[in-house]
Formats: sequence, C-alpha cells, structure tokens
Amino acid sequence: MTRTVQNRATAPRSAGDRARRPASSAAGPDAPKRRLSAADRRREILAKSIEYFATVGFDGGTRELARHLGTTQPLLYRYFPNKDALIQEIYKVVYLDQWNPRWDSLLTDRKVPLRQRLQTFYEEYTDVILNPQWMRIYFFAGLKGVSINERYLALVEERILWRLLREFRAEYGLPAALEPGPGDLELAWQLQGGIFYYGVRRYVYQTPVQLSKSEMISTALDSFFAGYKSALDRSRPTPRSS
Amino acid sequence: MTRTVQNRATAPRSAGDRARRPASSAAGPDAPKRRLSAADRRREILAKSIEYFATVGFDGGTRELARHLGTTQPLLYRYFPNKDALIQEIYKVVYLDQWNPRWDSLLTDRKVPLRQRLQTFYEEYTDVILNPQWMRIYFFAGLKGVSINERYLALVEERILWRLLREFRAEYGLPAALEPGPGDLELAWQLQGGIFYYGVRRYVYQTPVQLSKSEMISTALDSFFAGYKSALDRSRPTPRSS
DNA sequence: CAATGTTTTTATCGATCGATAAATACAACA
DNA sequence: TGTTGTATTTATCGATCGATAAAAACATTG
Repeated sequence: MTRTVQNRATAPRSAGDRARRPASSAAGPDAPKRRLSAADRRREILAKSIEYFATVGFDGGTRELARHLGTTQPLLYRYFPNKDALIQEIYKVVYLDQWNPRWDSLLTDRKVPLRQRLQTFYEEYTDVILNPQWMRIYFFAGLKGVSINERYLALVEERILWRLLREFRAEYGLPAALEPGPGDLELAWQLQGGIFYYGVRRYVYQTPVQLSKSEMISTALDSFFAGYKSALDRSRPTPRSS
Repeated sequence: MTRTVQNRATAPRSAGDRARRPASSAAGPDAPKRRLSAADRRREILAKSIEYFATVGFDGGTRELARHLGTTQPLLYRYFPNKDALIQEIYKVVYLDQWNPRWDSLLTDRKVPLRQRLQTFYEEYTDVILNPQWMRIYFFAGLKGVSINERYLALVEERILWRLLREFRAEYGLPAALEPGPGDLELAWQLQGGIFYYGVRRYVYQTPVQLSKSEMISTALDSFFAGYKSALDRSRPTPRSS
C-alpha cells in the first residue's frame, strides 16, 4: 500500500542514469553509503534488523527490512544464508552480549552495603533491558518458542538471583552453610518480576507509570528487603539483633 | 509440508462419493458435525481460533486454522468479514469477558481478613489468566500494538490494585481520608508483576519453577504485606501499635 | 586506460497468504 | 417427493513471501 518508489524504478536502464546516486530511499536524505566493506555491511544489517524486527516482529518481510536499510532485498542473502539465520544472530547479540562483566564484581563487593549495590546494579541493568527494543525482541522470541529464552532465565537466576540471596544472607549474618532454598529463589523472582513488569507496562504497552525508574527500583528493593527479612524471621525466629 | 489429505482430495467428483462423511480430517475421529447452525458454527470458530492463535500467533494462516476446525477456509468468511475482525472478537472474549463479578464483593468484604481475601482472590484470578492460552494471547496482542492492552492494565488498576490499597489502609486503621498515592500504586504493581511474571516463566517459557501457584501467591502476599507495612511506617512513623 | 574481483541490483521462481465467486451438499418445508 | 434456503466446498485471483540466478555497478589494481 504505502510502498515507496523503488530506485530507478520502472525505466529499465537509461544511459544517463549511471552517475546518479541511488539516494538510498528510506534511509534519509543523508546516505552516501553504497558499497560498504563486507564486515561493515554485515554489522549494519544486523543493527538495523534489530530496530526493524523490534518494531514489526519477526514476521516482518525481508523486502521492507531492505527498504529500512536503504538497499535491496537480495543483498541480505549475501550476508546471511536465510532469514532465520539472521534472526538467530539477533538473539545472540541482544541476549547474551549485553551482560557487563563489571556487574559480577559489583554484586559481590561486600565493602559496599548490599542495598546500595543492588540499587546501582539494577539501575544499570535496567538501562540495558528496560527499553522497547530489548523487551519486544524478548517477547517476540519467547512467543516463537525459542530456546534462547530459557537460557536467558537461567542466566538471570545464576548471575543475579542466587547471588543476591547469598549476599543477603551474608550481610545479615546468617551461617554461610545455610544456603538459600527454593522458596527464597521464588521470592527473588518476585523482585525481578516486579521490576520487569514495570518495563512491560512502560515500554511495551506505553502505559503511564507513577514513578521514575530509579524510584521504582528503590521501592521494589525496599519492599523486597522488608519481605525477605520477615520471611527469614518467620522461618527461624531470631533473637532481636538490636 | 505436513499437509494432511484433503476431503475427497484429487478426484474431482465421483458419483458414489456422495454419502460418505468428510471425516472432518484434523478434528479427530469423532466428529459427526457438519452443517451446524449459524450461531453454533460461529461459536465454534471463535473457540478454536483462540486455541489456534494462542499456539501459533496471529500470523497463523486461515487455511491451517480451518484445518484445525475440520472445515474449509472460505467458510470462515461467512462468519467473519475478514481475519482482523475475527481477531478483534478474540480480544474481546479473552480480555473483558473473564472478570468474575463475585470478585468485586470478595475483595471488599471486610468481615474477612484482607490477607485471606487476597489469597482467595489471586488463586481464582490466576486460574483464569495464568495459563498458556491467556498469556500468549495477551502478549501477541500487546506486541501488535493493540489498544486493548492498555484498557486491560487500566482495568487491573481499577478493579484490583486501588481496591487492594484502600482495603489495606482500612485494615490497618489508617484514616480513610488519607488516600493511597502514586508510590503506593507502584508498590501494588510490584505484587501484580511478581505474580504475573511467575506465569510468564511457567506458562510461556515453560521454565521449571520452585513453588506451586498457591505457595507462590502466599509468598508474594507475605512479602507485599511486609513491604507495604514498612513503607507506611517509614513515611509516617507510628507509635508501636501493639 | 583496461583487467579483475567484489558488491549490489534486476528479474524471476514457487509457495503461500487473505479473500471472492460460483458451484454443490444438505436440511426444512411444501 | 420436489422446492427452497442456507451451509459448505471447489476453484481461483492478486498480492506478497523467502529465496536464487544472472546481470550490472563499482572499486582496486595493473
């Protein structure tokens, strides 16, 4: 319907056309970029594909994707054997290459109060995942039944939640031998899910929210700390720690 | 690829074929149902379409949908003007016609302790929404950018969260004039989101979870109560209430 | 300039999509 | 039983999909 005119569209080939730049239609007026190096072109395809598929979903067409790139559709197949291979590559980039190694040390640095560590971590971490692009890719992938989502959830458990629980127990002087159990993990998921759902409401459904991201994180952490403390007290009533 | 044989497939029309039932291919061996009344057929199309689109997404084809119904594809267009109209109808059924009016009185029945009210409510409510079908429809719809999701979130706020906050304050003897504020709402969303994300993990991504649904609800509510109490104490430190 | 190698485009194929029109099978009624 | 009305199927159209092959445009060398 809204198809834009193609480069040098109907006229097969008129002699004087040679020197004219193809104007790279949809990519904007500024686009002197034809004939990129193979590596650059591949990178660009990947980047723009993420934008494109995040907005329209993975059922978006390759022709429209090419238009978004300012090139033609068959070019995609020089850099990716087929559409699915391109999508798999997107998964990898979006999911796995985003974890900042610094967060590993940040989360376990016991010189800093845990509450503060978590606030810092979640503010940075949510900068990465709480945006329309990441979240939409995440859901599109999940609904397609892709195994990468399971791997992502496992990664969250391992790198964030278990760590968080261990640090919590360390901070409040519980014996290290007493490892957190399944119920504790589910409680940590409550925190993670609450924060995540804020992102869903705000960035996927674009519903007005009441608090800024920082305030929300602070609220969520306060609630989690209070909840977890009370849960620990309930399971093994400690003498008042004054 | 895996296309099943069509009714009286290639042979155009052989005379003796008349009496044979078309066996209604994909609908199972038992299916003596041809020529339903218009109303019944419409209902059936709607019901099976929900199943179908919940599994494959709204980009699923009408031909495969018809196969799932045990009929032919053009029949769909006798009951729905086009595919999108069918989908819109699905939204309406799945989203809006599921609220049980009894929940209104259940949530506000102050003869019952709030903690218990909420446990009962969320167990019943999650029976409705925490299943693959509902959740997948929910996400497919949201990713398509349909406004019905916003209406649903508004409905949750109005019918569940604000009510929950008011009841909480009533139960703990805060002046009714002191209405809950935006921060409180966000805290209630933490509860809702935590419970919802349990459903995402379990029913969308089919990840193993550590607690049963009831246990998870109980944990979530405990945590919320502890968190909200401590938040209220923090905002207005009360003299010890014992 | 001409020769060579890589990038990009043009043109096209077969499959499948949503949708429509016309023919056919069935059920109710006379 | 024959007539009539509705439910259902057969056949098909135009558009679009992913993908491929061949031609053209460009950049890099000599």
